[in-house]
Amino acid sequence: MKEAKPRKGDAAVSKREVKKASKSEEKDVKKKKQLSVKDPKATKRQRRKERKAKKDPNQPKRPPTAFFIFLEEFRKTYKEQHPNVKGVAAVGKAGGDKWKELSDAEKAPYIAKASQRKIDYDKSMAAYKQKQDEEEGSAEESDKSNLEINDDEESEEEEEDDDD
DNA sequence: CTACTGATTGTTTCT
DNA sequence: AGAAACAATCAGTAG
Repeated sequence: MKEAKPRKGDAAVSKREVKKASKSEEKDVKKKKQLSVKDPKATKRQRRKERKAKKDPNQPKRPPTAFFIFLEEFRKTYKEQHPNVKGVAAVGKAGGDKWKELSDAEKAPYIAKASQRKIDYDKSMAAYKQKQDEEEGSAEESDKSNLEINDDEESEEEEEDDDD
């Protein structure tokens, strides 16, 4: 699908514009505690493409949650037991099911790691934000146009695009 | 070739 | 306060 490759001539990358049709999907959410947005089969979560269009390569991605950390390990084990499995969904389901079985004590180490990961993320975010402030401040200092702030920091790889 | 899709739950962030 | 978005993964799929 990808309507346009955000590689060289990407302007806004409006590939699939997140469909916000989920607003009225969960009408009876109150009943299901965690089943709030789990039904968007029609919309799914096809909105991640925007992040590629993100012009900030330094923006730290979200730290993996306890579940994800557990999944990382679980995936490895799962693949060993099911080397034939090729879909991510299988592991996802299996992992989710197993996760529910874990007790708080067992999840504790994962949560602890997640917390640590979040701290790191916090630092990265702080640095990232700080950098933005610097750019903003510097740009503002100039009495020229305030727009043109982004120019990148270290080296914005100019993806020349492979012309095969 | 390149980006999206599926499936899981938890954190994040906006409103 | 709650809902939508997004985090990794891997092979398949579509354009």
